Amino acid sequence: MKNSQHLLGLIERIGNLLRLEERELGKADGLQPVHVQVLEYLSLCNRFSNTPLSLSRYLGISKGTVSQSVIVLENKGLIKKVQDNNDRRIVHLVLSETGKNVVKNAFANERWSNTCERLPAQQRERMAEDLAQLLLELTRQHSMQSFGVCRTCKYFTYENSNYSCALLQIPLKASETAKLCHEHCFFDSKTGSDESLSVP
Amino acid sequence: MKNSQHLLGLIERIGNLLRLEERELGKADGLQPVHVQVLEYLSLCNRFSNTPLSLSRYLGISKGTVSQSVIVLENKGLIKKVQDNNDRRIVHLVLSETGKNVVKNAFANERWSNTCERLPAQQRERMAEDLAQLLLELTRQHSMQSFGVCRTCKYFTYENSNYSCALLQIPLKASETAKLCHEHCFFDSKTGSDESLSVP
DNA sequence: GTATACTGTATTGACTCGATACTAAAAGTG
DNA sequence: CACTTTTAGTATCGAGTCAATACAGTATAC
Repeated sequence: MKNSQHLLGLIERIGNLLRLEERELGKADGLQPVHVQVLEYLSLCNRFSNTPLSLSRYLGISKGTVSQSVIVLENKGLIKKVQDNNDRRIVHLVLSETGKNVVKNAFANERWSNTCERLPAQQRERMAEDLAQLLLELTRQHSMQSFGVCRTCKYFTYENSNYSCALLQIPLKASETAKLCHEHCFFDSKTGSDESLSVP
Repeated sequence: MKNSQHLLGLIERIGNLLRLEERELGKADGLQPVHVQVLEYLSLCNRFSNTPLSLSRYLGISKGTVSQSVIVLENKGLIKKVQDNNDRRIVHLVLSETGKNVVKNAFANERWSNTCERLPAQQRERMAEDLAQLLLELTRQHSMQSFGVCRTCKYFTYENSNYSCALLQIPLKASETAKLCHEHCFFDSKTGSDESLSVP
């Protein structure tokens, strides 16, 4: 038990420092930490997960709040709203060229990359795996979507050199298979059943 | 590089979920996530680190902001301010009984402990070590204090069954050696020199 | 003793955030 | 088909965080 408190404190503190970095990074463009996170997410998500709703689920904030952040980013010309062709309720958020540059700079965060470089590659790898599993369990506890990389999903299929999603029954571009999907569902028996994740 | 982005995303997301939990936990008492973090910190720090300034450094927010949070918590009767006897500029923040109970409930967070329990003890241990090292490097990059547990500090000494701090030249109670100290300095040669940490 | 550094407070304005109520589109139901 | 229900997103509001600035009181250096 004491162990888990310690772990909580560590992650919380690292998270706080990261938010501090985001604040500094966004300062030049007049952006708040949340805005930086939104841009980062949009650079990683696919055509199904680049909506305000997915964003709110991913960031753990209400959709009303997301709506406001989106307006700010749109006014600054960093993102654009594109209405969905099939479902006209849905809006897709896409990064503009300016937006892409801002994300690029944010990811090129010196402090963070310096920090990572000072840790052995093997350790980084291990941490990423451990944390990914922790996150998966945590999202299960919250009954939330897991937002994994498409390629690692149990519905991801590869046949005749064509990628496709078995859940949505649609073909995928090669570049999309490395993006975050909001319907993601790990193919991993050792972590237990997947009944908590929404599957039609 | 891509590796470090992935790691960043993981920690950020876990941090977001934790803040979401804090929001829920604090809701019953009308507390904001920050307030919960303040209470958590105060339950872990020693008599040198329970000041507004240490708090602001630990949480990565300005001391003005801390001052306001402190007022809120004081009005709610969760903490009390105690002036230092030697240095009358300094204020010590101590948890009231009510405050201690709130922290206890916060730490007893079901979702988090469930999550931790589902991971092997060995993995938790490993993660804690890895993350501690990451945090240490990160604080170095930020030229910040490391806020470690007193007992693990290079200035911590144990002689004739008495604990003491070699930096401040004062005796320590046994219970204090398990608390967070703001002058903390790891005794760890493999992670490089300690010149970035402030030592008189 | 005076200048300087340090700890904490007060105030202000920009902004986040959740809550609520709302519109519009889709999907389900008879 | 009309109808209800569900879903995606928006608008508005008030509470509250947060940094910035200016400030008061105390300690330390010289």
